Amino acid sequence: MIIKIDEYSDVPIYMQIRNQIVMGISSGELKGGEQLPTVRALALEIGINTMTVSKTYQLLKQEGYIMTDRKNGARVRENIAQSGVISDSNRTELKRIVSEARLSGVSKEELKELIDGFYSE
Amino acid sequence: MIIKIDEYSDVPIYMQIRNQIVMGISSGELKGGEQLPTVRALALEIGINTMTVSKTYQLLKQEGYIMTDRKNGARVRENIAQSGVISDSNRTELKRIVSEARLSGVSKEELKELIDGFYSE
Amino acid sequence: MIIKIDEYSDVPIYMQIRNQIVMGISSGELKGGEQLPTVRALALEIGINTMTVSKTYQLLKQEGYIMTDRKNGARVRENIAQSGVISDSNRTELKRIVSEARLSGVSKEELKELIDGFYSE
Amino acid sequence: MIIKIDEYSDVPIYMQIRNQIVMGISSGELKGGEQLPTVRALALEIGINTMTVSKTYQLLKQEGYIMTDRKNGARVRENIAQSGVISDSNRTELKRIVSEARLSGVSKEELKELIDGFYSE
DNA sequence: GTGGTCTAGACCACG
DNA sequence: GTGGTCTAGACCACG
Repeated sequence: MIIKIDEYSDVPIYMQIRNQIVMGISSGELKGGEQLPTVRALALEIGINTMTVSKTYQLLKQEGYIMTDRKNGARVRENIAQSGVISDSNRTELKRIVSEARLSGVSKEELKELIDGFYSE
Repeated sequence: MIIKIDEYSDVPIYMQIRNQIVMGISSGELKGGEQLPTVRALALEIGINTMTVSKTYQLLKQEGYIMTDRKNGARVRENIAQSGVISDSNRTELKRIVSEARLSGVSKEELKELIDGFYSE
Repeated sequence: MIIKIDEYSDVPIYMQIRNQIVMGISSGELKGGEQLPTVRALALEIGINTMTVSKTYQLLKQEGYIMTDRKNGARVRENIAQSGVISDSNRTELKRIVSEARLSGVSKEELKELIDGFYSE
Repeated sequence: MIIKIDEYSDVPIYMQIRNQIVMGISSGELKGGEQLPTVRALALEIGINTMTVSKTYQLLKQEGYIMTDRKNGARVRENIAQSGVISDSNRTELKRIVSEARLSGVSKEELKELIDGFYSE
């Protein structure tokens, strides 16, 4: 899986990596149990500091998406806990996006098609 | 329209205000041409620095949502330009939200119902 | 409130600080709304790096014990969420401690007196 | 006695095994003089490295919980030395747990009942 | 070899 | 002035 950093983005690097890994897990590109690159390898690949990647892995671990151990490095968790609900912050954020899309003249149907597209990725 | 600040949020205050105003315009709570409170009035009401509100208004103006003049203060624009498309950053953000929702066990249908709900507000 | 670091402890510095602040909140030495030292001030006082203190504050924030904002620095939260139950890891840890105490010949009553003592601090 | 490793835990594997054996001795599940599995057998059973089990046994021996000899392997000690007091680190750790439990809204009585439960296991 | 911690120093956005 | 992020480099325990 290829991680791409937008250096001009306001989103911190560790969060950009986090988001891309979460999307990779969601799409199935990263399977349960699959090995992630080591902290050092990913840092080298992206051209950033190991601390930054380490921060990403700790966040993903705390969120329950991955597990880390010193022998095997980081791996995608087999059974990710499912709350069954969208988080409050994501709900608020979704509402903001919908509002902006509506003001831009994007129809409800177009948004739903977008979501269908994301689900079939 | 009542602006509520979440002091525990990581979203900067000026952005929280901006988002709520945009959502207010989208929902129709704020009509085209409608007067917004003055910078000072809003700052006083929320209990924050005038600089912060000022930053919000400048952003909204630059985004084309409001217009300001010295005589009338800030007003919601009558004809907000419609690009017809969702912005790149919102698209990426939407994809992230959908990914996280899916991993949480939220179905496509539930997400779409959420969107319907936001559209009818 | 005075933070003391045991440099020979296996407990990481950021966690030692975290633990002492949590104990300070629990005992009432740190009141809700009370200002914590700035990251820089605390780092200087203890003689450690600002990053380490920053890590502590971010952890405490994520756990819901404190809140941070750029204007006011870090403050103890007024309403700390109460789950009403002891966490799984604390439960396991408590069981381990009880087991070791029992093997050391410490009676049930002595342990309970210890707890009474901690509660009245 | 069955040893269960939590691969998601931050507690090192050798320490998880150590803790479970200590708890087994405390509860009486492991009697004085009882034979422990060989390093190899336990490593195989749990599916970990023999080095890790070996580290556990060395720690337990050093702590005075078990004794090892070449002929009989590892056995639970008949007379475990009783200091009569809780160790400093366990005292500190107990205080931390009590603090967190209190902040979570757990009453003194509930904690004591937990301890009673651990003592009667 | 792996992730985890820490330092010394820097720059940034927010307010 | 504040916390948040990031770098370059180091050392450590675990396995």
